[in-house]
Amino acid sequence: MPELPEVETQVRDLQVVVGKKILAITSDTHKAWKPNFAASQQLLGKKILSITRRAKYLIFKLSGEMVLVAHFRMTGHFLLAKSAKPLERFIRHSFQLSNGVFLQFSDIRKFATLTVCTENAYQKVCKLVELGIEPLEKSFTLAALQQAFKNKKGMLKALLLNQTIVAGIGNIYADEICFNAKLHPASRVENLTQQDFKNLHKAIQQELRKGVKNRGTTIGEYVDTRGKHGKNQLSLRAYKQHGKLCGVCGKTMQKMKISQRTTSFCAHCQQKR
DNA sequence: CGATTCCCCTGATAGC
DNA sequence: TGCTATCAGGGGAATC
Repeated sequence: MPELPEVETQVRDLQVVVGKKILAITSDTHKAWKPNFAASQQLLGKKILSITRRAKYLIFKLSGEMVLVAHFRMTGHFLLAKSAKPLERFIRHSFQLSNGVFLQFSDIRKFATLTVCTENAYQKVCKLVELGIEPLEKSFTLAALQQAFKNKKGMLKALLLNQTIVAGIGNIYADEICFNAKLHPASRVENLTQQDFKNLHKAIQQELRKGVKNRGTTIGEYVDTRGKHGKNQLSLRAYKQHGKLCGVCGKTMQKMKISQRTTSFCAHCQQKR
């Protein structure tokens, strides 16, 4: 599923369409459009001024003070096509651009959203203002992480998935981060030591940077804008590894549910706090 | 107000 | 083989 590294990979690839105009939009899944499909028509004739990312949100700034905010949820991704012909089976939306490129949006489970907004309202409407720290920004220091976790209680993994604390981490990278930091995902955050926070801070940066470098994790359907798989799934050490042997100690990996999410970990290497 | 549960949706997989 | 049941999961809404 697209998390920070996957969305970042898409954003980087999509820079080739900055400066192009949106000439037409087709969609067979009107429900994805917020506030409604009719709003999509406001984007016609608009020029793409920039494409950026905040957490797992992809933000198109357009001329006329318009903004399109895309969220991939589970299975969404953009594809750059040279014609209107769908590159994949589950293309739900297609944007015809002024350079002849068709920006296609694939989304098997129809969970993704496309929000049409104005420049001065999008941060509030899409709840970007409620998001936590960007973990790959310079502002993500050890002190900033500790400040964000201050007065928080609960299981470590549940907090890592909470977008209002640290933004952009999903189920895959949360498991990888806990494994990297040698922390049990069910550890109570109020029990973490200074050394634990150091390890956690380092693990968050290492795992997300590795994900970006590998152009994302392909489990199921995620691909980049050219339809190519990421490489990060080839070096996962925890996510979906339950039942397999731990790469560090050789013991069998366990699984449990945390925050409604399947969580894999090594009970030997990852001690509970 | 915070924490938990439900829900959206459909392909893959397991079980019979 | 083919059917049904279960699972996966981000985040918003409803509920506790």
